[in-house]
Amino acid sequence: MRRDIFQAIADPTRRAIIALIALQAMTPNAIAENFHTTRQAISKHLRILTECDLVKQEYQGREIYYTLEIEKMKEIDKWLEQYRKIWENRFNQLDQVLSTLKKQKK
Amino acid sequence: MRRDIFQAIADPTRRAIIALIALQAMTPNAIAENFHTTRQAISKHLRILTECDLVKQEYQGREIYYTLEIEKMKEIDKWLEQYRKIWENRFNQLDQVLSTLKKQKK
DNA sequence: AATTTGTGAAACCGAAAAGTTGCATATATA
DNA sequence: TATATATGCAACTTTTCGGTTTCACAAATT
Repeated sequence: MRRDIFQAIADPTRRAIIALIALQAMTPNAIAENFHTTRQAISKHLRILTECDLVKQEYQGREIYYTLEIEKMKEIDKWLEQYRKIWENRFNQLDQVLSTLKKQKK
Repeated sequence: MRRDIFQAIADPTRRAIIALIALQAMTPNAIAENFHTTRQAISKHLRILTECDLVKQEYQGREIYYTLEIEKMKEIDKWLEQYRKIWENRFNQLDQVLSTLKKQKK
């Protein structure tokens, strides 16, 4: 099935996992301790995150450390860029209105 | 039902709708013309987008114009902020490595 | 060698999502 | 006033999602 980064971050548990491993690489068991679900459920979330390249696995013996692929997060930033342009534009327009008002005051 | 902006943008059709009305306010019928689904399906997407305050309705006679609430998009930007810090930090660290290498060259 | 531990995967389940069809309502238009 | 148009909403269906349970397997530990 086709995995998409926007679909991946839609789930609150997955966003929490991302926040966790952003600080340090963690094993599925260690991650699962932070939630009220089973390890298997977390494992499934990790699979989804892995499938869309948001996290990476690092094998160390029988343990698997999951790390955040911060580069992938930039995709969201890139998507947001078009809208950032809009709100910055509106801000500039407001700025212009304010400075015009200021001039009139003088 | 609880609506969440991350869940709202998870659907590709909804992201396309957002992109459309970011340019100009549009009626459901006009929006639906851009997709291969029924008007009712688009209407449902618009309801979801409205429920999480991503879009706003402007009544004009029997037509309803949907506009993007650009302010709401900032919430995603705000969430992304913590990760932006990380990738900018990494960039700075790389920068430091490079300048150290440069010094050593001298 | 036997047992424990860390992990993924498959089968199953209930809830939610996304879509369609059909209907109701309000506003234009003839 | 009768008709056409724009829209939302409810009922229903199919698909997807998030979770649990059960199992398999490999690596550590005893």
